[in-house]
Amino acid sequence: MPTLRPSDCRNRLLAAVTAEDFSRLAPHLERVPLAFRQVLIEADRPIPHAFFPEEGLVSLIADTGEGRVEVGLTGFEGLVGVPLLLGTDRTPHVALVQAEGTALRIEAAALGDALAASASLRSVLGRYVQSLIVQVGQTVYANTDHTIETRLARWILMTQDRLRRDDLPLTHDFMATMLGVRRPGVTTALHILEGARLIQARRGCITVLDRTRLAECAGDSYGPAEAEYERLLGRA
Amino acid sequence: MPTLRPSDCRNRLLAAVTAEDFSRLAPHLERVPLAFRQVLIEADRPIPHAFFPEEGLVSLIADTGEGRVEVGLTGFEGLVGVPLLLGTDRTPHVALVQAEGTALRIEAAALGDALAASASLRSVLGRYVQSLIVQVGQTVYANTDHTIETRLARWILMTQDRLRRDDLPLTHDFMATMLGVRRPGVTTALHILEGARLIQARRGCITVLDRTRLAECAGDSYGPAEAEYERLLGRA
DNA sequence: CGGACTTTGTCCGAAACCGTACAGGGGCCA
DNA sequence: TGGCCCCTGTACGGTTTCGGACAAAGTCCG
Repeated sequence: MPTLRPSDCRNRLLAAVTAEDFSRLAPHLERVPLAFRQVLIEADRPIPHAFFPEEGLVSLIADTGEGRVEVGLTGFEGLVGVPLLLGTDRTPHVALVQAEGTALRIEAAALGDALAASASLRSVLGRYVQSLIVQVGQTVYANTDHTIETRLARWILMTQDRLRRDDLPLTHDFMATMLGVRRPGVTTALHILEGARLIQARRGCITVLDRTRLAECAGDSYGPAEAEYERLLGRA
Repeated sequence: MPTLRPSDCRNRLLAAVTAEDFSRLAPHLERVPLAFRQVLIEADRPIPHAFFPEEGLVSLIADTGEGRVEVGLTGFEGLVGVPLLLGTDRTPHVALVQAEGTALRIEAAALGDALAASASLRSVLGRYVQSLIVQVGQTVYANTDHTIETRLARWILMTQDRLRRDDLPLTHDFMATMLGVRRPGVTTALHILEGARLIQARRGCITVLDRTRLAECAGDSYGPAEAEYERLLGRA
């Protein structure tokens, strides 16, 4: 297999890494498909690989036996397998593919070696962890203080950011699970957003019509986490 | 100032660090008081110090202008200033002292030097970050799926873990802000817990009477984060 | 002791959301 | 074409929580 070049991969973290760090990682990167509903990380089991997604969407889910709630979302801007950066090989959170795509994966040991060898790599990936913490914090805020309609607007925006399309393959039932609400609650909230011409809903598909006003609808639940990411990893 | 010895400090992370790492940090550690309502970290401003609390309680708050919600809690088991571990000098989250105490603080630059020099130190502090992420994830779960009563039980337990006493200096208004609910909602929920003899409430003070049943009341919102901490940093 | 302030207890109508159930519609496959 | 399954729309009563207001009780300090 020819060694990957930076221009060959479409993950923003890998693009932000120095040339030297990239060359350290590249021999170990393997492009793999992400299948819908594939579990990339199981709860409390050794994490064999970290994934740098290029296309698709991955949810981080707190699954405490009874309820399941999404706590974070990762796409081509991030990395799945954060515990590997933090000195452990497992986590109670689950990583689940929500929209198919591809990722560059690397074995845990190879990632660990690269991290041990490079402070600049630790810095880039550490900054991503910081932006993820802020994202989870915003999820706390949204789920605590906001209506389903608002939270749905935030979630659609975050999904669109990561899928880079206007048509999002999402069912009501699926969104309800992610937001931790009833399915009919999602149906009603979508009707409101649709009535305001912010989105258009078809069976299994949401189309974003007016991103700007959708962001207004999401209020301050959307924005801080995205700003933090751009501050830490933007234009790199 | 005589250099600190490990036995002189009562922070669990400092206790978990190797002797060599400790000797790297010790010359830079300075014991400071934590005053009630003191702001240790301001939103989006350079973080001058990291703090290893020994006594007292510090909240991590997502403060997006409008609403404020607590996303995490740190005491003698942790570290305030996580962004400094992750390659940045600021964060949109606020760190606010909720119960007075003391902490060992270290300048950002000195901490950065120690981290750059020691993989084992990075591992210990990184594992704390992992446990913090799980804690914030549990906060998402609790605030999404549970009643005020349940969330209050979780919050009292977490506070007691960190203050190591049965009498907790807490007003209803204060707890309401932390949980992101109305103050009368807290009053009502406390009455329920008090009626079940799990706690006793006096003006400005909550006394835990039955920790075991309080944990049952908190359900699965309490536990996973604490288990993750013990797995990663316990008996060290 | 008396006054000011903080904290706690209680109440009201209104809104959001829940759990559950069921009917209609779209798409897929035999 | 017919049958089946998944997705969507809608309904209903019940619970939780909200937003706001006000009164009672405790604490502090002059």
